[in-house]
Amino acid sequence: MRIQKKSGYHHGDLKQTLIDVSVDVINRAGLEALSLRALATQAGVSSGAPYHHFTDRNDLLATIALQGFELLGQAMVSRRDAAPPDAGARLDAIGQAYVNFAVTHPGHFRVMFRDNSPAARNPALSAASQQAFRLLFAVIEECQRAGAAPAGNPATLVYSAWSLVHGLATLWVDGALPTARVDPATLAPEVTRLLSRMLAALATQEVAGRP
Amino acid sequence: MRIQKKSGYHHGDLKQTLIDVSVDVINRAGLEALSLRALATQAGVSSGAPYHHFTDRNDLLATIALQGFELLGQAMVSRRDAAPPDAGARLDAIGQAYVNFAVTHPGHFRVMFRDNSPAARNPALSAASQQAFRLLFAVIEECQRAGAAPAGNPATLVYSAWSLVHGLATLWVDGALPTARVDPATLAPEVTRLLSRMLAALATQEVAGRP
DNA sequence: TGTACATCAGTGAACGCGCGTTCACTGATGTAC
DNA sequence: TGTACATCAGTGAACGCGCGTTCACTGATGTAC
Repeated sequence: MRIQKKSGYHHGDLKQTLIDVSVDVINRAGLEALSLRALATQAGVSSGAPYHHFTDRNDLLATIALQGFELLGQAMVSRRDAAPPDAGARLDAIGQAYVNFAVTHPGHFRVMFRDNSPAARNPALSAASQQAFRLLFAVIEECQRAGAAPAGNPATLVYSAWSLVHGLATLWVDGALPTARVDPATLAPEVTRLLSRMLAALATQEVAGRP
Repeated sequence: MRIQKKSGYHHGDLKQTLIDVSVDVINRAGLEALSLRALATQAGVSSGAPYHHFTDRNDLLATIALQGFELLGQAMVSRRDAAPPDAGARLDAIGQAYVNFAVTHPGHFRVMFRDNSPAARNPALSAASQQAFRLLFAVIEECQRAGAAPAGNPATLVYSAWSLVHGLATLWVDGALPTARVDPATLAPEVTRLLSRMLAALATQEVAGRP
């Protein structure tokens, strides 16, 4: 078992260190500020060393994105399972996990959702993102079964829910929310709670209106 | 009146041409692909010429963002005013204008919302973005007055609405929507329509539940 | 336990490149008289 | 209408820089016998 072997010629865990430092740089300075050379220097290693672990810069970014989707999925599952056994509360939990993940892992989040017309060709990556998406899909269907969301094709509901949490996360991470007037940490639970309340209200109204 | 004077030593309208070409490059290849040198070449001008119109790269980007917020504001106003005189429909129109703007002006959109912790120091820019934000705020308040949205502090409603359309726009522009399974052009009106219906349903429920 | 050897994971110099920006210059345009 | 001159908006060469990536190399590690 040799997880930490920092001194000496061989680093011991350079791959994960490079990922960690990258994420940290992106957190603080954005994706465009990430250079492999500066990265190697920060990791205390020569400029050629990263190429023993990643074929190129894109490979590093894809690895970060993949790890991000896994972390996101885990966060959503664990918060969902810790929620009261109520469909609306579970949806709420997943939404909060999403926003919370973005804010606590802005580096991962940015890399995961950078313009990915080219990255869509990475099968492992799109599989990981679809898996996270399915968690949201499933809980929306739970809501429908429980009468906490309007019946019918869930697609619009799912994409609306995703858009809501993704938008809030993006605005927050990109610093677009006027933090002087609003506290995002307070806002986020209110927003996700509003969503489940609105879905429930619409479901109730539709059932009541049905002859 | 000399708007077009393309041939000859003086370009005639180089500033706007540089903006247009920039937006086009960003549309197609993303912000990080924009280089002032390549830009100058594409505009048919030497590499130093842009510096007679912009102090540096950031100044160019700030100008694009500013223009973007103006275009967005105009689009929202004109669609809102073309909508039926019904608060829900007007909210719907503003939301659709937002998403539609992002999709038809992805270059502007990306620059407007790139991580702006530093760009927040540009007063003209934040004023322009606040003006667009106020349009959304006003229409949400209209909805509240018309009983088409729950009463109380509008902040959560406004930020939720903004998050919803911003998230949808972002996911679309960044190519994150699985276009094989869903047509964003069909999805967008459904999503904004769902929002106004949900707000109205929640308002109705709350009024009915009040003793 | 010791030795030979393959493999792994570093080094560090070097490459070519495109970038943002500067600067002395010059051609074109507008204006005052 | 013509001339002198200031100003504007280009040119194009040059700068220094940091980047991604390659490559021959070497030290460290693991394994077979």
